Formats: sequence, structure tokens, C-alpha cells
Amino acid sequence: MDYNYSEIEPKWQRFWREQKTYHVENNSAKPHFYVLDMFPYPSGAGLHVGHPLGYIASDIYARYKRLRGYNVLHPMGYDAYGLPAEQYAIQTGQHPAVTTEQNIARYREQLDKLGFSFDWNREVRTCDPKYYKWTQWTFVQLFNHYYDEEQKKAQPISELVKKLANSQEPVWEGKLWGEMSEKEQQDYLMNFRLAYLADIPVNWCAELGTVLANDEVVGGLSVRGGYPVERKLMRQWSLRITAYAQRLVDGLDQVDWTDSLKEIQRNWIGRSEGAAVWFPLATGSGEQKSEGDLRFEIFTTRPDTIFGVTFMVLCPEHELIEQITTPEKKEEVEAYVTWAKNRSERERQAEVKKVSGVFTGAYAVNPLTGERIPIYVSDYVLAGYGTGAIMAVPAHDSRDFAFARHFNLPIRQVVSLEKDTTSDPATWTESMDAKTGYSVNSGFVSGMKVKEAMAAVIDKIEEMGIGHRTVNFRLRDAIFSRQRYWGEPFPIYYKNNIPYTIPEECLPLQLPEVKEFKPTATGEPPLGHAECWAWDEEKRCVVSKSLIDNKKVFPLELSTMPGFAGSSGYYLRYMDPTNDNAYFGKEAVQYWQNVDLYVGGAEHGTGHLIYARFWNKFLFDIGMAVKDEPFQKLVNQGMIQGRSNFVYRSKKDNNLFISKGLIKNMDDVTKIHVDINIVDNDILDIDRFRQWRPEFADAQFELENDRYVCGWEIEKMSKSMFNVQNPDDLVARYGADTLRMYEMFLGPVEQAKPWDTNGIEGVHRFLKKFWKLYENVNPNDQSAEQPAALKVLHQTIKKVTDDIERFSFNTSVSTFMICVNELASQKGIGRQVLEPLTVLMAPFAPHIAEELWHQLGNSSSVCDAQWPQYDEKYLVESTFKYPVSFNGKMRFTIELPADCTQQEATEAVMNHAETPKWTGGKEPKKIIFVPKRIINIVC
RNA sequence: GCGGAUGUGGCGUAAUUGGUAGCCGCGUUAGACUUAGGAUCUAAUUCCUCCCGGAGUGGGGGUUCGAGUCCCCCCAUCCGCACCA
Repeated sequence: MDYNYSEIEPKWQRFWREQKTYHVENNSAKPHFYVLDMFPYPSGAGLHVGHPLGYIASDIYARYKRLRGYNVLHPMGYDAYGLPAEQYAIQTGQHPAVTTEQNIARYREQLDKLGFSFDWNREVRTCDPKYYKWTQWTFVQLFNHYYDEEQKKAQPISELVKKLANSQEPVWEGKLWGEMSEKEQQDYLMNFRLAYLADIPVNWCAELGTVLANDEVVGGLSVRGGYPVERKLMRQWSLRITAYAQRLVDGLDQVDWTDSLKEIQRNWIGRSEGAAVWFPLATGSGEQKSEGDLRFEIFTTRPDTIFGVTFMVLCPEHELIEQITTPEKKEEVEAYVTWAKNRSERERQAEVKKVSGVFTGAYAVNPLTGERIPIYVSDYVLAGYGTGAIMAVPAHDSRDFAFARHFNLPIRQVVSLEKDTTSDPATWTESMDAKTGYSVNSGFVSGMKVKEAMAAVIDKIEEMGIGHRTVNFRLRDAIFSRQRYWGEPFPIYYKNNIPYTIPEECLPLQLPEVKEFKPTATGEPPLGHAECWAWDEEKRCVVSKSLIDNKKVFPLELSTMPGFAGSSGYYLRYMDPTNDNAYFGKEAVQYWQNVDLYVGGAEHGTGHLIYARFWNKFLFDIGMAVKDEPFQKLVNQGMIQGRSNFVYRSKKDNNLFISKGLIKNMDDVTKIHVDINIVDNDILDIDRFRQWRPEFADAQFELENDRYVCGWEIEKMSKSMFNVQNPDDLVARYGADTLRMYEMFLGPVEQAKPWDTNGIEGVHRFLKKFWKLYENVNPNDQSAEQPAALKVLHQTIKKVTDDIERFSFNTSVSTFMICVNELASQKGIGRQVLEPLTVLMAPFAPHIAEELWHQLGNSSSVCDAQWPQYDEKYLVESTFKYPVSFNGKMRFTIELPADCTQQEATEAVMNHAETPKWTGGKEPKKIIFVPKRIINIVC
């Protein structure tokens, strides 16, 4: 019987489904293990070919862990809210829920064909009200908590209110807490809530009609669609993720992620230590030197250079500008500020090198030297970082240097590589930014090393009471509102313009139906179209907008939550997906703890993986999650690129296609993308090519060796380049097991690689050979196995076990190939070899393993088998062939007992006939002997 | 600019972590079996070579009896951040 994958694969998929083979319980005497994939966004294009790579790897690991006796949680679900479904809805009028449902069905079909061991009973969908109830619930908790800097954890906002109410200190504008109005109190609390509403500069994308988070904008363009994004001040919901910045940095030390991904997160969080310093404003103009009442705060990472400050710079948004600008400079400054504010983010980023700015006419006083220093406004200082104001040290900061050169401002050296030496900065071509060397021209810190000077200056500043040590983060709060339809509604209504949360027991607040998915005529988000979208505080339910009376019926929030809302806690929900009373039950989370292994793309490094860690830390603080970090080990699968094929059409004859090897000059031909499905190993299927497009129906060919050879290139995988490889096609052609093993064989999982089906035949051939091994075995034959076969088996067990533990699946596949090649040439292979081998193969090629497992006479699933142990006794060799080198150069081999000693080896080598030839008959200086490795003769 | 990674045959890759570089697969070449082959099997396949050997893991240097692997300096490619004070 031949290896008929198309028959056995559906058969066993059905078997697993019926037997509930992958059903997982939340309790077991077995040790627990949680293997998670990043759940996909179900796009209309079907399963992305990059996805199976990670899913196969995690499936192998999950199956392996199961065979090793673990209770393995390996769930799957859908990140079902998102922009594409909504964009599609705007174009076609199709409800996003409908298209999403269709796409999910298609994804499920594709996933099922690959034989994954997901427990589908635990499926979650972010757009399911039963799921997003808990997304909304978490939002309410965030709203009702603040971050206690002393305890370094989230605390109920009621605790803060208690503290404020008991305090004898005025809270706000000289008023005690009790004297403040409800509006004043609520506005004040907004400064502390972990989910808060505030006027903040946002990334506004007019084309998408929504604001975007920082990680959703790259180079001034939206990640989705690539539309321009502008900076705009808007009233938006945000998550105070910055409160957790330090913990997000610290937590990276506890997890088993790659250094590069940890580094990406560290850079994104951007922690920098330095000092905050108050600079007083000089009063009067001209030569007067007295200090005024006004002062402003700057942040610097180089307090040691404070003696080199020659000017100050404020960002164009700085609140002090209006106050300090002198009358004669007013017009100029206003013009500059207006210009800077209207500049789009894209323009600003494109013209980073261009220096611009304006003098305010005002001066500040250097608190350490008493010097008067001019204050400028420039957009190279950003409003969102530090205090939006800097002390400029042109000698030791490249941006200040460029600014100083442009405006002809003095440059003063205060750091030198060598002690007590200086050079004239006028001769410099660039600033000296490095934090090395010694302070010079710097008063009491002169002569100190940079590090010492930093500490000394901060000490001095603190002593003078004009500043302090501080830490700044690049990370910004996460903007949480989207002016879109297809997302979780905020459980928020507005009473007197003050936001209130919907009571927890009334959740979920279901997404209403709307007539249109576009913004309303008045520019409100799509939820503005919803007729039934007001909150009745008394009846505690959603009612018609027409009932709004501002006494008991109030308007509901019109924005929805962003994509990352639903994906930030889904891994916890899998632990207990049907719980209607809690996000997830206490016992469930106590049992599973956190994700042991998370597999997914590194492109989520600054988005999902930060938000999820924040989300988890918050849930940890409020006693829900039991681990501070959600993902213990993380493996990033590499990105899959496309491999495009080309045909070459002659420019002289538009109907003639020339095989690649026959082209003399590339200028004579036009390169045309050709569908990779009609190309096999770069050989074009001519008949199918003629059918492919009407214009190629009677194409003529110049062939080499009777074949048309196509060109190829690595490009982004895209429909327009005809290089999208659909997993279903490959499953139909070779079977899921071949595809699974081939994807692993391609190279290390972590490595980015082009998708290339050349070579899949080799893996398919291997599976056919593997199948054949079982053909002549009588399952009842208990005759003794050949030692050679057992040796191969045990080598394979050892190697494959090691490889899986190291997540090195490409080498496991090679190991299987060697094993099968060797066994194929041997006689006397029976159950004793084939049974363990079947189990070894089960994680990689589950269908064929299951079939053969049953052919060997087993009635239960191979998934319930036990991972075989290797026995050292089959691996030890009685003799070992030592390579003998002479001064490091390999010369000959000598066979010695495996357990031979240095002395025995030395004697054997010295007595060997070849040795004198290389030593010239002389006594060698030294003989290096490494057991089971090498013998080296040194002369 | 800053940070991270990678560089090995025609191609994807491997190398017991400092011990015979090129396993396994693709491709290629030759042969066998076949009416046929895009099936199957066998063999060869890093490069140069006067067939004695020699060179060789991006380039150069170093440590070592011995380096793809460790150290230093370059070069190239990819990724992340980017006026972050």
C-alpha cells in the first residue's frame, strides 16, 4: 500500500476530534505546561503563510510535552476586532461581524487541515460579548485604580480619595478635598486613574478617521494603509502605562526572551537617568543680572556639563513662551510657533537635519555660575519628553552644536578626554558627546571624571534645592480611544460632562447596530449613528438617545477601544474561557500560572508584547493574575518573505518568452511576474502558463534542455507579485505532514527566510520511505532486533530529544532522514524499533504517525503514548576512530578502545607506523589527547 | 546617529559549543530499471591541481598544539529606534 496522505489525514483528524484527544482539563496530577501562539487576525486573504511556521513549531513542542507526561494547555482563538473588516464594511456595506465570521470559518478550515493539537473548546474571539465583557471589565478596573508610587503597585482610587479627604493640606487651588465640587474632584482624580480622559497630542489619521497609538505609526504614516498622520490635540482615553515603565524594564530580567527583543523593548521604554534642574529667569533686559520669580524646569542626562550651558531651548508648545517673550520679539516668536505647530509630523521628521528656531529675547540664569543665558524656541526640543525644555551644551551635544553653529552662539568645552587639556571649540567639526574623560572649565568639578562630576553636580543641585536626581522614560501613555465602529465600546457614560463607568454587573455593554460605518455628518465616530445608545442610570440599561434628559439618561461614549485591548489579556482567558462570573477563575490561574512558551513574530515587540505585559502587571496588582510577567519564554518566528518567479518576454517579439539561461542581455527582455503555482523548481509549466492569461494563450518559447527556466527573486509576499503560497495548495499536493516537516526543515524557526518550495519533494520522499519501513513488519513478530537498528534508534531518540528542547526542529528533521536512510538498508526491524520511532515522529507528522501506530496494532492514540528514553548501552562504542593531527594538521586516524587512557593512546600513536613520517623520527614535545575527540602530536 | 543581529558550496542549511568544516535536503552530473519519466534506485558533487598535493567558513590581525566557534580592527547585509536632551 502506498502512502496515501489524502486518505489518512482526514481520517485521523476526525478520530482526534471524536476522541477529544486534545481536550484539556484544568486539573491533573501531571505537571502543567502552557504553550501559546499569538492568535491571528482573521483577514480576508486567508491564513498568512508566515503563521503556520510558528503554529507548527509550537504544536510540535506542545505534542512533545504531552508525550513527556505534561498536561498541556495549547489553545487558539481570533483577534477579531480590527480595521480591515471595518474598511471593507465601509466599501461594501457588509457588516464586519459577517465578514469576520466568514474569515474565521476559513481560518478554522485551514488550521484544521494542518493537524494542530489545539483544544478548540477553549477558543476565544475578541469580538464575542462573552469575551469583551472582560476587556471592558478590565478597563473599569483601570479607571478605578491609580498607581501608588510608594508601594509600586496599583491601588483602588477610593484609597486615594480617602487619603485626600483626610488630608489637612489643600488639594487643588487652595481648596481642601471636601470643599471641591464633584466636577473638580473628578477632574483631579483623572490625573491619577490608570485609564484616564485627557486632552493630549495624538496621532490623528484623517484618512482612517481615527487616532492611532505610537506603535501604529511609523515615519509619520499609519502602519495600516500607510496614510499620513498629523499631531493634534484631542480629548482621548489613555492608559497610564508610563506608571509601569520601571517595572516593565525590570521585568525583562526575569523572562527568557531573546536579547534582541528585550533590547527592542528597553529602547522603546527608553529609560534614562539624569537630573531635573530649575533655571530661574533673569529679570529686566540688557546687562541686569537679578533673578526673577519665574523659573522653568529642564531635564538633562548630563548634569556634569552644566558649566558649559550657553543657551536654553524651549519647545514651541512650552507654556512659558508667551510670558517671557520680550515685546520686540513677540511677532517673530509667534510666527515661529505657529509655523512649527502646523508642520506635519512627516515634514518634521523628514527635515530633522534642518536647524530652525528663534530667540525669545529673554534670558535665564545659570544657577551654578550666575551667568545670563539666552532662551530660544526650537522644535528640535520635543513637548512630549522630559519637561519640553533643555539646557543646551553645544560642545557636548550634537544637536545643540548644530544649533549653536547656525545661530552663532558660543561653544564652551567642559569635558576633555585628557585631564586639564582643552582645545578651541571653534576648530571642532562636531561635538564631543561621549560620556568619557574629565571635566574642565567647570568650577568645583574640574578635574573629576565625567561620572564623578555627574554625581557631584547633582549633589550640589539637591543641596541648593534647585533640582534633583530623576529618571525619564521615552515611553508615552497608550492612547486608548479609536473613532471607529468595529471594537469594544467603552463602558462609559457622561453625566455633566464627567465620565462614569457602567456598573460591573451590567457588563458587557454590547456594541450597537449602526446604519453606517462612517463618521457622522457632525464628525462624530460611527457609534454616533447608533439610535439606541444612551445610558439610563436608574433602569441600568441602554436606551434610546432620544430619552437623554441629563437627569437619569445620559450619552454613552462614542469611541471604541483599539485592537490591543482585546489581545492584551486573551492568554489568561484561555485558562477558563467559559467563566461568566470572572475574567478567569482563581483555581484556573493558580493551576496554569502563566504562559510557559509563547511563539509569535517579533513585529509585536513594541505593541502587543508591551501592552500585554502592562495589562498582566495590573491584573497581578489587583490580585487576579498570579505572575507578574505573562510570558516566561518567548520564541520569535522569523518573517517569511516571498519568492517570486519571472518569465522573460522578448522586446522584439511580444509573443516570445526566452528561458533564463539563454538571455544574453537583460535589456532585450521584459521581466514579468509569473504565478508561482505554475512553476515547479523554477521550471515553468508551459501548458498551464498558456491557460493562465488569455494574452499568453499562444505564447512561444525559447527553451534550454527542453525546459523553460524561470528567474526568481526574494520579495515581500503579495498578491500582486503572484508569490503567495497558500498552505492549502501544498496540503492538497503533499499532505499536511509533509508541509509541517518541510516548514521545519527550512531552517531555524527564529530566522527570517524566504518561502521556497524547492526541496519540499525531498521531505515528501522521506515520508514515503518512512512509510515503507513499516510495510514488511509483522506486528506480532517478537523476534530480537538487530543491534545496528537499535543503535540507530537510540541515537535518534537522543538527538531528537535534545533538538526539541533546543527548539531546533530543522536538525530534528535531518536526524529523522538519516535514521530512515539507515534503517531502510537494514534487515530485522521490528516493533521494538518502529514503535518508539513512531512516537518520536508523532509531534512532527502526527497523521502518518497515528496511522502507523495503529498499523502496529495499537488501538489508542499515539498522542497518549510515552516519549521513549534512550539507553546509553546502545550508544557506547567499544572502539573509537581518533583523528590524529600533527601540529594541528590532520594526518591519519587510529582506532583505539573507546575508554582508552592518555597513556595508552600516547603509546599506540607513538608505535603507529605513520607517526615517524610526521615527527621525522624525533620525540614529540607533547601529545594532546582529548577522549573521544582527537589526538594531536606537537613537535 | 544609537542599539541588536547575521555573514559557511550553485541554493536552504549542519558542525557534539575550541577538536577530521560542509551532515541532511534541493539542484546538478553519470549510470541502472523502464514504452515513457517531473517515478524509483546507485554513485559523484567546496574550489584549484601537473592528481603530488594545496587553498578554504565576508576581509585583516591575535590567543591556542588546534579557531566557523574566543578576542581586536575593518567590510557588507538585515532588523529595531531615531532631534528622547
